[in-house]
Amino acid sequence: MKIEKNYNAKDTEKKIFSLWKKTGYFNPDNLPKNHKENFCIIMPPANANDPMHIGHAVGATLQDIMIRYNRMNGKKTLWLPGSDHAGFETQVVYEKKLEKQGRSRFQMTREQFYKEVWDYTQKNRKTVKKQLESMGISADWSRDTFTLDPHVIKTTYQTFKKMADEGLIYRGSRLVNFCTKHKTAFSDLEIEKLEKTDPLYYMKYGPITLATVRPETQFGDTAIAVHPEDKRYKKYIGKKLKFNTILGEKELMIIADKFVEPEFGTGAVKITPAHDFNDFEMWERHKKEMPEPIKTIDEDGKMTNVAGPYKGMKIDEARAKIVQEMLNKGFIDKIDSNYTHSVSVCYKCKKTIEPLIKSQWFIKTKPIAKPAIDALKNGEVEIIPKSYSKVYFHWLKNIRDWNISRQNWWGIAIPAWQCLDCGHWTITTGSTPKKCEKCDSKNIQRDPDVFDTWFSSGQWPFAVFKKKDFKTFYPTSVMETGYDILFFWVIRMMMLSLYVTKKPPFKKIYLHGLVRDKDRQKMSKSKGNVIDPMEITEKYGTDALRLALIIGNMPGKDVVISEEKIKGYRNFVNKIWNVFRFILINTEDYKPGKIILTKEDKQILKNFEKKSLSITKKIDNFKFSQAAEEIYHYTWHEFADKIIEKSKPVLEDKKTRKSRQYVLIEVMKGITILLHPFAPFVTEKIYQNLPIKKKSSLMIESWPK
RNA sequence: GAGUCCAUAGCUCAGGGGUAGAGCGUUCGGUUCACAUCCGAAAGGUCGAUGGUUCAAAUCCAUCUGGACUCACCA
Repeated sequence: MKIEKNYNAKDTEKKIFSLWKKTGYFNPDNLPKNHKENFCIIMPPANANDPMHIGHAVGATLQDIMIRYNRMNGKKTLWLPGSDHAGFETQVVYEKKLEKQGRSRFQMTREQFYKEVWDYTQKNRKTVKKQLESMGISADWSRDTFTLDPHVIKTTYQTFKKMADEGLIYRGSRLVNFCTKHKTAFSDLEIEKLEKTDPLYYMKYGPITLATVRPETQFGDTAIAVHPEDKRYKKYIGKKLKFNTILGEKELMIIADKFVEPEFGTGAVKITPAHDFNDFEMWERHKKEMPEPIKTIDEDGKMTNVAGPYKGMKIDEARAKIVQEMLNKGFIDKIDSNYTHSVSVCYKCKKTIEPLIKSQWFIKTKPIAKPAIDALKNGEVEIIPKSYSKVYFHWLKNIRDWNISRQNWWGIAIPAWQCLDCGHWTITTGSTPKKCEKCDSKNIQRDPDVFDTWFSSGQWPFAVFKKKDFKTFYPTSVMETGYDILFFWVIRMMMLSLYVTKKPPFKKIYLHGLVRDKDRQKMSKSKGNVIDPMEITEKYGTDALRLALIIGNMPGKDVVISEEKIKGYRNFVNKIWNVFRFILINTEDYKPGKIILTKEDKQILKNFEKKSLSITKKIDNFKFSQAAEEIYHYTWHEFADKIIEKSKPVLEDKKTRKSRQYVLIEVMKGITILLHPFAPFVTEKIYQNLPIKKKSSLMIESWPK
């Protein structure tokens, strides 16, 4: 074989990957019979709305390391890939595309839109699959699953029905976070808080003055609240107060609630249950004393007809006009223009979230949160790094009910039909009911909403499996994902999996960090600092990229990647290549057979054994960065710099030549094994060309014990 | 407002009760050698501050400072 001076990653990788594919070992069913104990990782399904980015590459590499390591340890190893329809996310991406073409989903039928997005996601899935393969990942694509595959949807429906039957899901007209641009409600997780400075208006409601940033919601006021002990207002509590407003005379009940802070503003608050979360809760506490909430703002972010002359105006416009009118009429006492507070905004478009009362499906989360707390507490599940356990507990202990209705088109349609005669909701596991299950009326209508994507992806660890695999591989071994979706996804998987299967979906949760550039900036297209993994593999090779992504990457911490770093590991890969080349050139006459090892050679092997034990221990403890670093250091600065340098005269001597040849080959082989999970391509290539007894692939070579 | 994490060499980070570590970078010297995607050598840190525990603290504890992040119902 002719070996080039410099390692050619591009050519090698193609050939090696097709060799792997030919072995079929990505599929656990094809592994040799001695692979018994199961090991399974479910790949977090990549959003099917965009090609792969560097973040995917980090996760994929970490998972591939665990997969390859466990496969080499004789486990029946499954890495199950998938892709996510990513409901709202994808809808937003696709709507942007439509916008560029001068189109809009509102000019299309729902079916048309769905079909177009479907085709778009299927195309993306293929691209991402190809890209992941070029990262050298050893996932079993024969089990590739889409979050909209029939068996996944079926499971989602079964869970929804089960939860509804067991009283864990309710239909409620409650205040929800609503984005007037995207025209959908969100859960508490999908909103962001932004610090804003807004004028704080001191409005005169007859004898009481109160402070508000939203004077335009005054038409929806249904009470005024004060602290029960506030001397200034005690005399009004429980009484109705009549006063003038810009729309004429109005009457409000003065209620007492400890929520009101006497020190803030004037110590009196206007209560607008239809447009403020606190006020809504206040109404829930004081239902007897207060009328029904009054809707002042609609789904388009415009004033409703209770706003009289302001009806149809956008909020900002109405506010300005209302303030002007109040000033004219002397209803404003003063304006504090330096008031800063945090405002909820849509995490996508950053527009202010309007709290609106909407009829939606909610999950009672407290009962399903408890088992998730217990599972971590009693050690059934472990989070790496441990520090995230605290965050996990804190979030679950303060969890609120989860709104799972989304007013989107792209997603899993909710299997609920409302009777137009009696109002009853009939829930099925997917099939369309013929009539209302309560009053037998045929006059029923399907809920137009879809599920929050996280409701179905929260079921992914069990929904993804077909029956036989579920039995074999559930619960899975490790969930490896970014810390940024701990609440969105990981905790939901814990809750829903425990609820449905009674078992935690995985034993370990490994959280990796975000990828940042050399100035510690988040990578984003708009900043122009993204590193495209595909460009990098093309230029420096996949192994170099993988090493750069892993070394210096600690669980739960962000990882800094730069082209220089990748270049450094490209050099390392080339170094190994040349170590191999040296050995090959110097073992052309080598014939296996009886060998008497020199004392020195025995020592080299012994030292290497120690090294490999230490590296194994690090991998077992999920210290991938340190493990890789240790192999790097041994290979370069011990094996190449010292052992090989000293071998030159040893190889010259007939008496010691064969012993040293044997040792060099053995250690080289050992290095390819230890390094294979991290840099699979170059190690396989070397393994295939070493003068040793070998298996069909390094993938199933046994890990040193 | 609450919580979590972090602070060690120019940079990115390991380590962790008992002579301060790696990679990259820098400086100097080296190509007939497997590799210039290389080799050899060197410089560079009172381990954020203060106090405490200890025979001994960069390491454990407390407080502080600075930074990152997360959660949160002050109109």
